Amino acid sequence: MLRLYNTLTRKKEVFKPLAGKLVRMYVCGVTVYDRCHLGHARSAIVFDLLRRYLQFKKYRVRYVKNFTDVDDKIIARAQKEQRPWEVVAQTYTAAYWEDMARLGVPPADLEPKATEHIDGMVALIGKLIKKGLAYPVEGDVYYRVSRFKEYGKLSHRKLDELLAGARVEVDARKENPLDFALWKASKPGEPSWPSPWGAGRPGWHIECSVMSMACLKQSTIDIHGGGQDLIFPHHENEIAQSEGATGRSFSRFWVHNGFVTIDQEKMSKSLGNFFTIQEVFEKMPAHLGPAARREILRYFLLSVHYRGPVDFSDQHLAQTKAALDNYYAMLIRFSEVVWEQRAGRPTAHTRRILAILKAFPVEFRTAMDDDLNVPAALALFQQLITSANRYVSVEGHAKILAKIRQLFSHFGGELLGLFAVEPSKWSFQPWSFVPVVAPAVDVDALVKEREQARRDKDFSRSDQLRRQLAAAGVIIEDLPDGSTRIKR
RNA sequence: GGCGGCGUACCCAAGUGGUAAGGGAGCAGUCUGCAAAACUGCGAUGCGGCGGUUCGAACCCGCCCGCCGCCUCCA
Repeated sequence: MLRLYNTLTRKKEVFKPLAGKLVRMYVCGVTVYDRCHLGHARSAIVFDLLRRYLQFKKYRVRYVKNFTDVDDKIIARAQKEQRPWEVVAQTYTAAYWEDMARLGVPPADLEPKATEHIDGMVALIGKLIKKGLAYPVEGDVYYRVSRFKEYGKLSHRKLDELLAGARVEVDARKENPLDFALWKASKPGEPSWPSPWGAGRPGWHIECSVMSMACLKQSTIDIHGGGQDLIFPHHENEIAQSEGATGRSFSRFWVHNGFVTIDQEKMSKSLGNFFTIQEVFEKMPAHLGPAARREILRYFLLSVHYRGPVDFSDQHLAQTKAALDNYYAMLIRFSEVVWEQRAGRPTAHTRRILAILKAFPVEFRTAMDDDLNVPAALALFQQLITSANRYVSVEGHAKILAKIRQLFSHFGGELLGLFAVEPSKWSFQPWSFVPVVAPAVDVDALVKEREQARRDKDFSRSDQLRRQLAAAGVIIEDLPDGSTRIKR
């Protein structure tokens, strides 16, 4: 039974979709005016994980993630770059997909764009006006916040509390400073669509109300997600718009992920303390390939519970890599096991590992069912690595090794998107290792020569060869039987 | 000013009433020509501080200290 924290009730609640096994889920995507940063990466990974876990629980998930492709920031960017706003939107939409591919986040089932749903927005705004929940002023339309008695229920604030600290610009045309724009009259050169209130463009919040109901074909959806910074005003306003218009509950669960921070401060454009996904991939050490970089970043972002802040730093990425080294080192040991299957009663070692393997899925589910406790799940994988290493140092039933691999690929791979690097592509070099551009050495020949030197007890030659290999980025470990393990 | 969150070992991080998961770093041991790996053991009598409730608290309550977030665009 999955329990999810619901921002609306501030409690973990048992998740059950409205309609049988079908889950309707909508997540606020990005405004395409710039490259995505790590905060967007985290959100994308977290909700993709929620989707995967729901599917794992045999739910049929209808996952919608939108693009905001008309917005003040896009217009500003277009003006700055002297390009049409559509081109700016297209450029960063493409960049978004590129970043998601880097992260290993597949597309949602539907990825609607705001500009594809203008008609629906105009219709919804008309409905709100008719109900007295919105009013037009000089080509703009504002939501009449005071008329929606539940305004503030998501962010758990009352209207007067919001007003007290309001830093909103005073606009004499608005009845209440907290009234927000549903429709904005467009100035010349700005994106514009016809409407009963004149040519204009939609406000930010209306698109999500319209697209979630349209794409999910239901006025009440199961899960609505996004970053914590969207709780107010964005999601609060979505509720006001949707519930005001339909009279029905808009979303049953509100799920919000925590921030990525730098020196404990929220990563944000305004502070300028952000790293784009692209930058992070590029600044990782040169000896790591793209798949390893993806895995390190994913593991790092998943190593903290999704609602808490994750503090980004190089040191933390290095620690993450060290944790992943354990997994790939285990695989190397697996590949060295030569063990003849023996008949007879299972030994104590076999029974022990079998018990651990049997318990694993149960423990994994228990962790994930508790509001997606990924850090606890990752601890299980680490424990499994230790158990496997212990087992493999004594025995090595092929079936058991296969079962262990299968647990990693099923739970860690398909669900968490980890443990997916081609083992030979994993670099065991320390984070700070700088690949030498030295002439390529014949590794096999040097290793063979070293093995011979060791047999001849010529240890100074042996150590010299080890240094030579190390300089070429080859780590060698001597095994009990005299052979050599090569790691790169 | 209002509202909310957080503070767990050197670093990262689970745990939210029953006596401190896991990873990194470190130290010691087994093994080893050496080294590494792997395994084993050590490591917070303690969970920001002070009180309180309780048979029992990191987990509940109160006060204090520190950090952060939201109240404006933001994943």
